[in-house]
Amino acid sequence: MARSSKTRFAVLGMLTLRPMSGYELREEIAGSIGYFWSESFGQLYPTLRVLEADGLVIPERHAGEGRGRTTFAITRAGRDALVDWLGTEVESLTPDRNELLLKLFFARRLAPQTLGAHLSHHREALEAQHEQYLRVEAAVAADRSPDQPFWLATIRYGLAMTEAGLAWNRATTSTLLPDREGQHGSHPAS
Amino acid sequence: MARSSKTRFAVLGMLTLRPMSGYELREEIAGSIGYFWSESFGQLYPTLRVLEADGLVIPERHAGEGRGRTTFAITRAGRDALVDWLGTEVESLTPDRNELLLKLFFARRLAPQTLGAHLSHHREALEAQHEQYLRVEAAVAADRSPDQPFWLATIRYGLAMTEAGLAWNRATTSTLLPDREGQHGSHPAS
DNA sequence: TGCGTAATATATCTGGCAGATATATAGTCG
DNA sequence: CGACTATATATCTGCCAGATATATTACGCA
Repeated sequence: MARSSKTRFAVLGMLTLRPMSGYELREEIAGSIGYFWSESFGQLYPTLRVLEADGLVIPERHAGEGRGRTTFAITRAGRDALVDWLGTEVESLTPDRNELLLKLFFARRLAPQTLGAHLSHHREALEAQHEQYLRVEAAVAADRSPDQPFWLATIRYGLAMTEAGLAWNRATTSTLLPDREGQHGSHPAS
Repeated sequence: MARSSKTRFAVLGMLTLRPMSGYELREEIAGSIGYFWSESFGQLYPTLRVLEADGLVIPERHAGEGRGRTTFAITRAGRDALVDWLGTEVESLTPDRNELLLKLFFARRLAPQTLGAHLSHHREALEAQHEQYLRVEAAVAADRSPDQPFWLATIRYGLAMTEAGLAWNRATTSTLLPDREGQHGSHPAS
């Protein structure tokens, strides 16, 4: 058995919030758990069909209102399957592939300004992410719900990782690049 | 065009160190860049054939010594292709899927001791990783080579991330779990 | 001497998954 | 009323991990 699909459970989890169409699922996932989980249409639609066949979701056809669409509601069996999976041990702390580190590992062959561009690009991406996470944190903190402490914990993971990444980026930049002008990206640091 | 294969460049990069067989490549990758990159046989052997067809590596057949094996050496064109790729912008800071966070996001439905087990498991895995990274850092720091500063930078990324993960784990555990005995894993903390 | 086991070595198959692409309709703004 | 954007569903390609299959060599141990 290869690694089993987790798309099923991401979908079931999102459908505990409310019934959604495939398109809405994609939007909601990107807008809530998007910073640590992603799903593509190529996975969502086939998965919805399988979940339907397994009786874990039921389709609800909406014809009258506007254009036709089909939302899916989670069933009792679907909730049970979700809770079962939530209790199973987290698989594989498989180290994720990191292209920046792969390039850095062989960077002796690289011109210093190119290395500087890679690091600047990384820093800018992390800074943008960090600002976004701060906004999400404020939004979650404002809205009191039974899920709130858990949602805060996940967003704080994102904050912790981006902050650590930025600190590493600063240390690495000053270690690997000789001090000089013009090593920064589009907007200068501090 | 979908995302392009980076296996090619991981292989070319490793072959700049010395000629290797498919099996050796797998071992060397796991033992050096394994904490941020992985390759499977299912990728390596087809990739080696493609690289050979493209003239980026040349096979060298070893018949006499022990059992037969084929090592691959990087060519001049292979080195050029590697350097070209090293200079291209790093693709996609795509947020990696994190199963622990997905479970945590829906953890309101989870018994506290199960949540505690997930967090303990995570902490133990990170602690083991951190110790291993410290050993790698010491080994790299001891051996002076032109690659050393770059290899140190990558291993320090691993250290920074595991340390941040451990700090988050501690904060999250004390926030989400009511204080009581028996919430720890096999060996107690401090 | 022989047996089991681990390491070396090569190869293939299944299934998960991202990203691209195709297609169509509904609402909005000018 | 035309352009553009959002909603909505679906499929295809290709990358990739993990599992599995199959030999051969080396080594420890009895």
